[in-house]
Amino acid sequence: MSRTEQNGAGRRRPPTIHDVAREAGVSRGTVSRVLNGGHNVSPAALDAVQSAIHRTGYTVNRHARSLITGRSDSVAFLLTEPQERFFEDPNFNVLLRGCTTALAAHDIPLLLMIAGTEAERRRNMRYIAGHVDGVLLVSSHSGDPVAAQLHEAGVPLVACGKPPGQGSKVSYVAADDLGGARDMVRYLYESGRRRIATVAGPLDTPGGVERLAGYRATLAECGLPYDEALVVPGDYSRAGGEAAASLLLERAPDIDAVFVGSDLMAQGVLAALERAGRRVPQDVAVGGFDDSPAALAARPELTTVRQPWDRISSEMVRVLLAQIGGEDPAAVILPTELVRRDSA
Amino acid sequence: MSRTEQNGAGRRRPPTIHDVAREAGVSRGTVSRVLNGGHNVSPAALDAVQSAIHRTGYTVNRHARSLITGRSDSVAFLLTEPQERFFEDPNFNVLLRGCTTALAAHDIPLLLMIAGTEAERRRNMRYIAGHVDGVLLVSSHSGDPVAAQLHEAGVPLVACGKPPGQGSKVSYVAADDLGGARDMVRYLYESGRRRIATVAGPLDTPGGVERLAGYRATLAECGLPYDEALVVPGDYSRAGGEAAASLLLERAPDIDAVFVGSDLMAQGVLAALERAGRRVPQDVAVGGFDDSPAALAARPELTTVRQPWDRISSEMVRVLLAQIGGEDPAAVILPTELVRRDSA
DNA sequence: TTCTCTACTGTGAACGCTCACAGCGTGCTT
DNA sequence: AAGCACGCTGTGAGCGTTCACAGTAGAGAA
Repeated sequence: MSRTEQNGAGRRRPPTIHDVAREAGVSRGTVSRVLNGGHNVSPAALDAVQSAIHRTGYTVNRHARSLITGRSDSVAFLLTEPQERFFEDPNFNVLLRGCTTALAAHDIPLLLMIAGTEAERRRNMRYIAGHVDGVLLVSSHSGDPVAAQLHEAGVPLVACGKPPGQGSKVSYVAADDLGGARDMVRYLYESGRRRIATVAGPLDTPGGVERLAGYRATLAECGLPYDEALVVPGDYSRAGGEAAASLLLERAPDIDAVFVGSDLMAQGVLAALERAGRRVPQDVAVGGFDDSPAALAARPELTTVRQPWDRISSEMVRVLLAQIGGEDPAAVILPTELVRRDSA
Repeated sequence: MSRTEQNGAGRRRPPTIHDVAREAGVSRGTVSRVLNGGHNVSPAALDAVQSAIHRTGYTVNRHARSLITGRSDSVAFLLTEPQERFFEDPNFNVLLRGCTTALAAHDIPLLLMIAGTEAERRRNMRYIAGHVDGVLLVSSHSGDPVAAQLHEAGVPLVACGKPPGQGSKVSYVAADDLGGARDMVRYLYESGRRRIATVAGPLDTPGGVERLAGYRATLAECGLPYDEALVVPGDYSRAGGEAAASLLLERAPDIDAVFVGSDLMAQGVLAALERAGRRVPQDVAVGGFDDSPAALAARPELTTVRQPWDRISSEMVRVLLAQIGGEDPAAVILPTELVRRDSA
């Protein structure tokens, strides 16, 4: 059966650029030019090609294109969380969705990759090199070699949150953790709290470190002493927050406020306070961080610091595409916002 | 500069099958055979090729392969939720992660696609046809034409939850909603509850319908009357659950149990009960559905019906790959499990 | 008028791979 | 001894696209 006859029965072979060219009465080259911006194409030809594309229902074969251009026109969203903590975190959804839709606007599909185990990490790295134009990296822990490796391999890359120890060589987009923490602690101070404790994020994550730094700096600004007994690091999980708060209550029963490094941990803190018979916010004020859905689910609803996740995701995509287009790496820091609810 | 010299400066051109062939002292064909299962290859050649692959760091160029095979060796995870409700739902994370890792085990990347708007839907459909081997479809609402369209287009497809009105033509994997609802309602009955209300899921979703059916059937089995005043449909959101419970309390203040169609709605129900001064579970028992993280976040922790999300995702992938491999569509229904906590 | 420049168009080659085929030698059957 | 089958191997063709190049026509300048 010849090729042109092969359209009566069975699944029709999808139309190629040749079919469009024939239909429009022009050559492959002209069709290709139309497909790639339409420069140096006469209005008549442009018109003919566009209507031919419409009539045939032609879609470019990306594999063929990628084979010759070397680009894949796709981007990986790489998640490297050993404990897959991020998946417990509702923020993740927002970020992932934001990146997906921002990329979709450019007709770029998002490949989701999860590197939980070492084997997965290797598999993903092998795939990324050569099959993807760039990487949106979500990985909080320092000691994670993946950012360095990707940068080394020359893969365009933008991280969510400042990757530790990468100098200024890799792009990242982050919320203003330090400023957000400062706003919250100052707010607690101005509400009259004087024994302000903190449950920090993991200290091997930039968010954990920066928010703690903001806490400490604001204490100093307010003339409050920095008391190590009031500082407990958590692990961004609900259970971690609960444990941290218990420890805190034991070490310093007189605290009247807790600044918690994430809303999820704050949920745990609330649970521990409730168990200890402390009323929130009357006895102890609790301030969270993230403004994730968890903040609304908490009882009482959490006063917290909003991270602009929608902007973070769109900026990540913007910076990545710019970098793929040849621009230099960039760092973007976005402002946070204090959200007042019932817990402080 | 000739091709073979082009390795001193700049980014090295990735090795091709030719390079491997030369390195191993065999032909392209033999390397290709090794790459595709190693049939009809002598042990010596197999060995030489494998070590050459290792030495050169060769990775197959999937674009070139796809161009000729017509397969893409990738799968789309398509989310069609107008309100993007699913993204609020923690179950989503588990499902998405499960699918990603199950596919990764087969070296198949997952493309995440979100069809919120009509334009996005069209874009995704255009991409899917021809660029993806199959689709994992997450779409709860009936009236959603996407399942029918994909099936029509001959794209291998497996839905999460039974797609309404598709006959037995499209594959799906679902939890045993009816059985799960039955277990919960029977449990409430056996704990002595006699005025058992329900906040159902949306009645244009299979889950909503089936769970309501299970509720109704069990009432009959237990000899309890079916009272329409005790049935309020919700929308799977926390706020919807809260509103539904308020309505319920108004219509029937004497209820002593509520079976809620999702954990997220159950959170809302708990909030409404608390506001109304009802103690849970003393005055009113609350049973959820899903066993999502929301169940643990609720106060009191929710007694609920566990959906086996990890198995759902792995079954979805299994069925999809089988179908891509030529097998017929299949329906898989997985058992649920009653999880007793504090709310009932 | 002639020349040059520009806008537009068509053509061959290549991207890296798989598939079908043909060519071998070896071991078995007849 | 001839025939045949089978395991293994190399080779040419082609997948659908872009890119570089060459070629054409028409407009404007000399």
